[in-house]
Amino acid sequence: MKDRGRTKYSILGMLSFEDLTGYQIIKMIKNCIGPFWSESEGQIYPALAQCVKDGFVTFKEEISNKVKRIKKVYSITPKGKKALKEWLNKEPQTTTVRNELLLKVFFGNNANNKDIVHHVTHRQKQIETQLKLYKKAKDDLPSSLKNSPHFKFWTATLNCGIKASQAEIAWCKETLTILGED
Amino acid sequence: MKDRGRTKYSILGMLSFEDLTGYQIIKMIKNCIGPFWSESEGQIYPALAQCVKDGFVTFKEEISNKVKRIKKVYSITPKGKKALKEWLNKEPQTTTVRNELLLKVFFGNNANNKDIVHHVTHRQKQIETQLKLYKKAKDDLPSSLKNSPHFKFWTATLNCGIKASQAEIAWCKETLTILGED
DNA sequence: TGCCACATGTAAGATGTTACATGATTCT
DNA sequence: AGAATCATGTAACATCTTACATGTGGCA
Repeated sequence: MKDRGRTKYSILGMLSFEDLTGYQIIKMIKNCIGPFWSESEGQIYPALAQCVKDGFVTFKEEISNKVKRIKKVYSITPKGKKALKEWLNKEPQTTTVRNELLLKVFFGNNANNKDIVHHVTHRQKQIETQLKLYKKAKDDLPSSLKNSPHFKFWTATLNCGIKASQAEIAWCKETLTILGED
Repeated sequence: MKDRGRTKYSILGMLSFEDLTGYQIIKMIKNCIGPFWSESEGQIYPALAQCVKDGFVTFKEEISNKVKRIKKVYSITPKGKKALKEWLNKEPQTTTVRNELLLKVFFGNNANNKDIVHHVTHRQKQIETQLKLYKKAKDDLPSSLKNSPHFKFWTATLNCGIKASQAEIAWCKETLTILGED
């Protein structure tokens, strides 16, 4: 019995919002939770098949109106909802972190100082862009979803992105000062 | 030709500081860069063997004075230093992030609210402990390493941990307020 | 014409985790 | 007596990444 780890829970979670095709699930994972969660595309279809076997989801075949082709629209079952809830209620596992920028800074004495400075500068720009996206997303939320039971949870995740981004931008600036003192 | 990804660079980085046994490398990765980088124990010895094959490291066998047993003390070669430097100078890859706590918050409407509150509370305590460790580590640095060329880089990584922790603690507090409004 | 979005899937190979095997010494 | 630290390694399995295969319809 393959477990497919947490991939299946990200799928079940997305299906808890609405019925979706595999393709849409991939897009939602990228667009909605991309900054804090990712799945490989190659994992989604096998994981969906496994979820069907386990009785967590069902699907019906529909004809795509965009492309003349049969598509599978998946729905979460009560059993799937139960599995999702049980998982949500369990203590989250702290996932292994791999921050390549910090690793390179840590070993920075072996590199050209200007390259490390470049990495940090680049990262700062990236996160400034990301921060704008978070803020925009937060501004866009209220109008459409103020009454949704998901509202406070989605706001909370966006707040996390905003606070983390602001902290990292401040770190970049501080670090550029430290590394500039040569 | 197996690549062993970035595992070999974390090894080469550690060996750039001093000669080490495989066991010591595992410990250093855990103790010195644990919060932002991790390697599986089972990967280190095969990766070291690969590094020897690639000519990035050499080793000499010594008798352990702690335990009567032969141990392999690895050293980085000039070729290994060159490989490390080239890697450090390349743009860091943004690694896939998997923050299970945020995923659970995002899907929080499917869970018991009190469980999500518990997860956030637990996380806050964890990070408060972590923050103390960062601060202590930073206080301990100057006395021994003020003149080391690594000093500013190690300070920078610690600063990152401190700022990120403070931001996450603030987020936890804010989120507990949001989730408490029922 | 060429690219993008839609849509599902497979295969190969790289990478990662976990547990196990071995065994001495030191500390409680 | 039992646990922790030192020390090296292997095997089995799980998981992840990447590329590929296939094809329609809309847009520039």
